[in-house]
Amino acid sequence: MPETTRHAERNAATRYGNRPTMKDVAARAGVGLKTVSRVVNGEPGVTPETERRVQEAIDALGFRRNDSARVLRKGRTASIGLVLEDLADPFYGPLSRAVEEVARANGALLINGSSAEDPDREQELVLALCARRVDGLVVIPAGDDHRYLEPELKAGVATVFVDRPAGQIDADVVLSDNFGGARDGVAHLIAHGHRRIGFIGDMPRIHTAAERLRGYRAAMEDAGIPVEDTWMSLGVTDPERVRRAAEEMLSGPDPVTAVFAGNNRVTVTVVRVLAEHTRRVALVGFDDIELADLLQPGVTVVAQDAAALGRTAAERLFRQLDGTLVTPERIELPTRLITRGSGELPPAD
Amino acid sequence: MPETTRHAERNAATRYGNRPTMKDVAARAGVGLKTVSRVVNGEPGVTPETERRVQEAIDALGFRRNDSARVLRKGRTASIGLVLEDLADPFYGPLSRAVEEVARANGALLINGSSAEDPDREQELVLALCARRVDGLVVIPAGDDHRYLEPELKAGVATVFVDRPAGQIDADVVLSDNFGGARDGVAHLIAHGHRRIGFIGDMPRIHTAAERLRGYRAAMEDAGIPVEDTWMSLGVTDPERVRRAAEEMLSGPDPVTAVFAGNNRVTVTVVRVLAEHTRRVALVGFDDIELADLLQPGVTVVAQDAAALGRTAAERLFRQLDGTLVTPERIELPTRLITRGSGELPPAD
DNA sequence: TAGAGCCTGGACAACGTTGTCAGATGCGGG
DNA sequence: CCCGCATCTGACAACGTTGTCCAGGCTCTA
Repeated sequence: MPETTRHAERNAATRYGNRPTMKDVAARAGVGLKTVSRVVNGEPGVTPETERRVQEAIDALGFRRNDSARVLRKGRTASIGLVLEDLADPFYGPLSRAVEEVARANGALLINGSSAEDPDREQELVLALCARRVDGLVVIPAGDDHRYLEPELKAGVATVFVDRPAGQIDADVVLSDNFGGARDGVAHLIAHGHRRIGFIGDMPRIHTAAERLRGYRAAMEDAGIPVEDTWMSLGVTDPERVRRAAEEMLSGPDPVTAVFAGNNRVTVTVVRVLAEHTRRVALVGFDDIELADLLQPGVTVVAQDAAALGRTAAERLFRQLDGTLVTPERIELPTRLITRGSGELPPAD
Repeated sequence: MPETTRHAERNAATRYGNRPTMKDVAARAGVGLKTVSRVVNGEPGVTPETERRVQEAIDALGFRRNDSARVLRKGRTASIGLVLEDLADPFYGPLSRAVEEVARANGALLINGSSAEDPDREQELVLALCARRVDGLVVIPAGDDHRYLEPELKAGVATVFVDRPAGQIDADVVLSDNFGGARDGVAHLIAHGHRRIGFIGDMPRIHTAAERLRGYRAAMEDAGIPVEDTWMSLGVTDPERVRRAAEEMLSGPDPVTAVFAGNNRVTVTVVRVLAEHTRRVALVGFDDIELADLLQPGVTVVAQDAAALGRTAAERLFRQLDGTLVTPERIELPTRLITRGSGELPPAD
């Protein structure tokens, strides 16, 4: 076997397709390894002439610093992880973007993953991110037990939960006032004369869903209205189930006169169902939706500020990394009732 | 200075907050370094008893493999980069998600970045991703000169462009039939009796915008309708400009009777403007928008399949990494005209 | 002109992992 | 009882970078 195909060399060759390293640059420029490092990182202590020679070699070879090695040496990856439910959900788009902007401002990249609302997948993703040694994590939890994160937290991985609190561990969390928002939304319907009000929401194991349900119940109780079981429907919020739930509430001898929709997906489906009915049913939805103002009637919603959630969480994350922040806190952002017509319809019976 | 605070040790201590390494695990389990590696990676050649001891040490210490070191050694990061325009744009949500799913199926993580339609920022992002040694890149280009990628391509970074082709280099690209879609959409308006048709689109330096404009012109020419300059408006698609453009086309002595909206953002704004007008103006938009069917009238659109774009691109990427694919290709996905009413309105004059 | 001090450049180790290879151990057969 | 073989284990180098430290050359002053 000729010398040029010894194992090490063959490995290196198949590796990054023969990417040049600082060593190669140093050899070509006729300088030491560290000098190249200095030029690459803009460190002082290199004469212009030397720098020119090094830069020339870099350009000629198409050298690009290998950040994996750098990370290994420095201990910081300058990247943060974002685990959310579904990147395709319009609610998470602005949230992700906000997190990304803050990351960018702090010189970090964003690694993204969708848990698809599956706790196992969430854990798998989070741990994969920890193995990459992301500096921090922004997590929209799917599960309700995050003890698996304890070793990571202890090891110094900054972590902020968003939209829903962590389970079984003490961690920063940024969320909307789901309870208050839902309560206000339902109270709005009550104020417009409704008593039989339906609630269609997500599975109650999801914190936001439970809180919104609690808000609904509180508003009803405040008004002295006993809630009937048939008015509430909790479960996955795919169109089929929501449609069935809505149809059910709207039919029967004592149909609801108004519906509170527990999230954006529910709202959209309910709007569709209502459009097929002649009877006018009032509607308030949680989460704003695009074009809500252009529908007939406009859709009244309890809006949360997704971008603010993301921004706040990411900023807290970097303050944790600074060392500025130590004690985990729970931050609740207010919601805003936007009236557009659908919530102001009077009871139709 | 006491021995325990020598530089190396202090560094290690401040590093990942004292994360245990394989060495620590090996020491605790009383085995060799490589044996730990074998257990962690499920390699054969370890007796059950030894494995148990090692596993115990791992759990006790909360050890998690450092993938940075692994990457450095193995040369593959098992991650791909996705550079797009704006994560918050509803068009890119499903696209990202599709890319992520394919990445996941191939055991890779997704690093995400928004270029904000700024070529410099695109380049900065792409090069940062290359420095991380992502295995591949899915890029929705903002710029039109991608020669800066040449060394990376040569070094074996798999690359697929989406939605718009790369500039000045030969690379895989997956895009929609923007020309054909726009032509069909405009032809649809012509078929319903319109002649004075406005076009509001993005800056023509953006490939999709240029193609759609070309489609518009082609449809008009096919119908023998000379296009007037005042019917076309190209530029940034923020609401203010689009609103002004629409108002202009709809006023004056010879207003347009129909509008072709060049992308989802334009469509939304135009819908708003039209809602304020009493005269009924026909509308066809490029890109589907949520709730388009529930507006009065429903919005007729030329829909592209964002998820399919993402999926196709990501699959090609991994086939490049397999070595299955070599020659760059241009793949064009068809668009679909969805008629809902707004495009079928007759001319109002 | 010699000595002090500064500036530039380079040798070397270390980061945590994995691939290679050789050594140790145990077992069975001659 | 010893040898050979298979199996399991561990020492060591290498991946590409950065931090430390020292050597050598230069300038400036006395």
